[in-house]
Amino acid sequence: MRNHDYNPAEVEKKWQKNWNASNLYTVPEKPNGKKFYILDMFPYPSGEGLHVGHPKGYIATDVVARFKMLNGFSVLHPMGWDAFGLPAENYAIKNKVHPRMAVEKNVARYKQQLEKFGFTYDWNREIDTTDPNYYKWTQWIFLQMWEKGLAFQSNEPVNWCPSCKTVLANEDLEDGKCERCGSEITQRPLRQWVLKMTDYADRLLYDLDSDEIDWEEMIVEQQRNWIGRSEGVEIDFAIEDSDSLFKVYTTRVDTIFGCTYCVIAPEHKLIEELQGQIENYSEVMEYIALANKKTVLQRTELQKEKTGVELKGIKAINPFNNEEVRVFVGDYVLGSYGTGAVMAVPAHDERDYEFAKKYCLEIRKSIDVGGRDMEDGAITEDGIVIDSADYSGLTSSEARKRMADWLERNGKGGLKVNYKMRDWVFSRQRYWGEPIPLVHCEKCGIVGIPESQLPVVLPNVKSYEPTDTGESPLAAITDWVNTTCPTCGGPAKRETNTMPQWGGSCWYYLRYIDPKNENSLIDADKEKDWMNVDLYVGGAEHATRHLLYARFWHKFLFDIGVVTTKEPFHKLMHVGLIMAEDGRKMSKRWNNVVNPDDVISAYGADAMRTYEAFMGPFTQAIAWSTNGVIGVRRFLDRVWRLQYKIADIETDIKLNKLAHQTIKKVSSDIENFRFNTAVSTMMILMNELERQTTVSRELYKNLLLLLAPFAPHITDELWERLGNKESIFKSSWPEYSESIANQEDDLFAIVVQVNGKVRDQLEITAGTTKEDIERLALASEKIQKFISGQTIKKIVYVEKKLVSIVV
RNA sequence: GCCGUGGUGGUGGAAUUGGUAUACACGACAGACUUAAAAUCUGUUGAGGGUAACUUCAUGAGGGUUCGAGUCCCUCCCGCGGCACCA
Repeated sequence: MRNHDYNPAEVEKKWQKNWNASNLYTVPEKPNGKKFYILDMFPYPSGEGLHVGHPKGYIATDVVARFKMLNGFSVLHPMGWDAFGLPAENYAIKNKVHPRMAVEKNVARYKQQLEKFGFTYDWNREIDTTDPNYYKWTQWIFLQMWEKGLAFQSNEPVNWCPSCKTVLANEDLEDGKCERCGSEITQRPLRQWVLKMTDYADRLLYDLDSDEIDWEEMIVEQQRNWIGRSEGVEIDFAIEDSDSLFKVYTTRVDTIFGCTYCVIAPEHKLIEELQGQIENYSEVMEYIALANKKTVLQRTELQKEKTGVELKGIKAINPFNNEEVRVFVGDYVLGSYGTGAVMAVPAHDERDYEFAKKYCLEIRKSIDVGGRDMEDGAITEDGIVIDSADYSGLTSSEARKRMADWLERNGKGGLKVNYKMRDWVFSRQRYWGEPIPLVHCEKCGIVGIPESQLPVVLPNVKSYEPTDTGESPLAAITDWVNTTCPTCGGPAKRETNTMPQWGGSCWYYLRYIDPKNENSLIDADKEKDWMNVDLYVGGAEHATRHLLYARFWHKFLFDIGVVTTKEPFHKLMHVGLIMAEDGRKMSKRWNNVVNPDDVISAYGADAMRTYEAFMGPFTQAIAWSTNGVIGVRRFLDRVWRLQYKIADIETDIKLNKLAHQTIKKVSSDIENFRFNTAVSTMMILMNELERQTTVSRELYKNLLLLLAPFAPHITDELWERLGNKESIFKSSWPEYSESIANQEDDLFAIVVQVNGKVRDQLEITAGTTKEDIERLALASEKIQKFISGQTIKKIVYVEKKLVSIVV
C-alpha cells in the first residue's frame, strides 16, 4: 500500500464516466473554427486482444488530440474496425460459426480494452468495414472504377497461395512467400479482377514531393522503391526471315554496340509465334515447362545459376549495326517487367556476363572507363562509348540521348518509362470479403449492379472452406449466383470473387466524416470542411500496401470529383514497435506478451499512457520495461501529493521563468512528436516545485494543464480539487511569454576554456562588459595555472556562454 | 548490390546555429523512517588515477577542418528497415 490517497482505478472510472456523460468527445458536424483531423490506422480486431505495443500509436494521437482540443481546435479523432479478412474467416472455419460472430466478439473485447485508456474517440462515428451500410460504398467505388475502365478482367498468371487457396497481390508477398501463412507462392493463370494502379504510378510517385504530403523520409523512400520508376528506351529487334519483331527495354542503350545476343522470358509470346521456325522447339518447350514449375521464390529469390536455351534457327537484328544476334529463352528474364525481353550486353551487365561465360558467348566491350578491363566481371558504370560507329567518343549519357533520338526518328523505338509496381490483383477466392458487385449476363456481358441495388450483401453459406478450383465458396450457392441481369432482365450469374482485405481501408477515413450518410459516400460540404487528414499514425508495415492503395483510391476519387484534395494524409508518423522485456517481439509463441489490462489495473491508465510517451523516441523500437511504468507512476504520485502544498502565494520569479520555459518546450515537443522530452521537461519542473515548501496555485494549474494530454484522468481530478467546475479539457492551453522564458538572470555562469578545454566557471553579474569578463577570466587562479608563462594568441568570447583562451 | 536510417553510461535515452557530453528515468549502492519488510524520502553513481584539491580518458573506428566536434568534411566498420535476376 502506498501512504497516500491516489487511487487510479477510482479516479479513472469517475472521469471516463463524466466525459461520456458530458459528451466531451462528440465532434460537431461542422468544425467550429479551426479543425484538426487526427487518425489512427484502424485495427483488425484479432482474437488475441491488445498487447501493450498496440496502444502506443493511439496514446500519441490522443495526446495530440487533447492538446489540439485545449488549443481551441475542433478535433476529429475517430476509431473503427477493419474486420474483413482471413483471421475471422479461419476462426469461423475452425469453430463452425459465422465470421460475423468472431468479429463481434473481438470488436467488443477491443473496445473494452481501449475504453480503459480514456481515449477521446467519438464512438458515434464508429465504422466497421463489414457492415453492409459501409461496404455498399466500397462496392460503389469499385463500380466507378469499372465504369472508367480501371477495373478489368485478366487471365494472366497470378500469385497463388496453395494454403490460403486464393490469389494474392504482389504487395501481399514477402520474399516470394505468402505474407499471412508463409507458404511458397506459385504462378497460376486464373480469371481475376485487376485495378489499373499503374495508370496512377506517376502521380503516386510525384505527389510524394507535393506540399500536401509531409511524411517521414523512410516511408516516402519505401513507396518510391516500390513504385520503382525507371527511364530507358524500347528498341525493336526484327527477326530475320520473318515479319515478326520483339521489343527490348533497356536503361543502357549506350551499350548497344556491345550487344551480342538477346534473351526473352519463358512467357514471351514470340515463342509460340515462331513455333514453325524454331528448330529445337521441343527442347525449348521442355525448358519453359521446367521454368513454370518453379515457385516465385525459386525463380527470383535464389542467387541461382542462370540458365537458358537458344532458339535455334532464329536470329534477331540489332537495328544500330544490322548485326545478326542469337536469341535465347532464359528465366532470368521476367515476363512481367518491361517487354519481357532484353538485349544482352555481357561486357556491361553482370547477369549477361554470367550467362555469356556459362554458354561461351562473345563479350564485346563498348564502354571505356579508363583502362580497366573485364577480367573480374562486367563494367557496369557509365564511361566513354567506344567501337560504336558514329557514337564513339561520346559520354554514356550523351550517347543515350542521341540513340533514343535515332530510334524515334527511324521508327524503331524510343524513350520509355517502366515501373516495378504492377496493377493491383483485386479479387480473392475467399468468403469473408466484400462481394464484387457485378453480374455476368449471357446477353449483355458483364453488367454492374445499379447504385439503387447496392449493397450486394454477402450471403450466408454452409461452408466457408476455400476451394482449390480458383473459385470462391460463394460459387457453390446457386440461389445467390443465379440472378437476373439488371439491364435486360435475362438470366445472369453473379461474380463470386470477393475483394481483398485492403479494399475497405482504402477510403474509411472519408466515412468517419459522414458515417451515416445514406445517399452518398460523403457529403461534399463535410468533405471540404474536414479533409484532409492532418495527422495519420500507424505501423510502418503499411508503407507499400494500405498507404499506397489508399492514395491510389483517393486520387481516383479526386478525379471523379468526390474529394477535393489530391492526397488523403498530410502528415504521417509511424509507430516504433514495443518489444518484450527480453528484447524479442511480443508473441504468444515466446510467452512474453504484456497485457495492457494488467498494467492498467496495477499502475493506472495514466501511468501507462505517460510511460509509453516517455519511453523513448516515438518512431523507434524500444523494449517494454515494467520498472519504467513504475517510475512514471512515482512521478504522478508526486504530482498528486503536490496538491497539499498549494498556497495562495505570489509565484516566485525563477520558478515562473522555468514554468514558461516548460510550457514552450512541452508545446513544441507535442507538435513535433517528441513526447519523451516533453515528459522529462515536466519532470524537471515537478522536481523543482517539490523542493518548495509551498507552491503557487498558478504554477500548479499550469503543470496540470501541461500534463493533461498525457494523464487526463488524474489531472482532471486534481483540476476539480482546485475548485474548477468544468473539466480541464474545457479550459485552454497555457500561454507562455517569450520574454519571461528568456528573462535575464542577475547572475549567469560563464565557462572559461584554455585551448578548448574547460578549466573554470565564473559567476557573472548581468550587464558586465565583454572586456571585464575577459579580464576576470584571465585573472582566475585556475586559469592562471594553465596560461602563466605562455603567450596568449587569441581570445574568443561567446555571449553569455564562454570565454576561450588560446595559448 | 542499391536506397534509407541509426551507433552516446549497467539500461531506455537527453544535448537550438559547432559552445560545460551523459538532462530525465530505470537499475545499483549507502543512509533515514520501520520490530521488520514494502512504500516513501535523502545522498552517491561514465571509466581510470589520487586521502584530497585535482587530473587523464571517453559519444562505432581512423583521419581532417576549428580556439572548440556527439554535431561539419573524408575513409571505413556494425545494427535496423526497404528494394533487388527490374535489364
